[in-house]
Amino acid sequence: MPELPEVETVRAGLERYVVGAKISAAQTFHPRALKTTSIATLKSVIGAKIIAVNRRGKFLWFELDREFALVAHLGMSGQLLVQPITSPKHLHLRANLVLGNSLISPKKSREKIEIRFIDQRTFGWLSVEEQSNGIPTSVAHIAYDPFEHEFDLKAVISDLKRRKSAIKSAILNQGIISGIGNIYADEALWRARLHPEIICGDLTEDEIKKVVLSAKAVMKSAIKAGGTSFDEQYKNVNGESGYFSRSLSVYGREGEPCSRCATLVRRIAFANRSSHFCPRCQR
DNA sequence: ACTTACACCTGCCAGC
DNA sequence: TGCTGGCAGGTGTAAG
Repeated sequence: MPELPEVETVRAGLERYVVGAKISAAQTFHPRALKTTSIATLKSVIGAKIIAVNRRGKFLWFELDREFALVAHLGMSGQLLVQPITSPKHLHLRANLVLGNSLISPKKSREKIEIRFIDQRTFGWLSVEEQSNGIPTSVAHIAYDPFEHEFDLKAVISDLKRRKSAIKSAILNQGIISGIGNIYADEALWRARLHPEIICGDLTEDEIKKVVLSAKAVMKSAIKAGGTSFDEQYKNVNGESGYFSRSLSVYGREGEPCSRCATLVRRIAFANRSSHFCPRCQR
């Protein structure tokens, strides 16, 4: 479910409430809550202080006063909520991290709070990992996202230009550019007026540049709106929905008129997922 | 070295 | 009412 804007919304919420806090207890409630490649159990973070909450693309990690980091990926349906330990537990609660000394709580109560990892489909995970130059093991192969200082627009354009895959598949490839998922890929291609199935090598560098900058622009607007929520799946750390779905131009709008030319938006099955586009604007 | 197909899950909704 | 198939925001992997 969550793409870069949703993950960033969660990251910013966590940063606000949990940086500086010490983890006093940790528990998993589902066998897949901890990634199999985790170097230690979740209990190993007990006693650690949270120094920062970092993100690259759709990957989040807690920087701790330890050699290792605690990585979190939300998969298709994961949530991280910050709640008082006494508040009702969600059906799909997979793990928690109880905080010993948090200064602020979302409810402004003096109650102890905890970070809850909730995940209906169980594609998300937590993992205790070693780091190299501050980057955890499972994030090492993920490309810079467009909001990082190190993001090299020219390098990404020339990489894409050499590819033989469809442009949509390429921008979904987290090893080339990270953070873009199915929603923002469709939105970026609509903004750039490009059909999702065009082969990268057949595009001009200017066209490729336009897709990449459109992806960054649409994700920036979505962050401002608190992300895209269609249902109960995406929530920020306070359990609130984002409202960017009303600003989407094509995603989830099959059969509705294109806002530029009024042609009806089409949905096609492509690369094992749905693609939404305007058949007139995007040839 | 790339690219693609598929597996990994649970739940909801439309249609019969 | 209850079944079935299709669909859902992602990623790692195996095989071509």
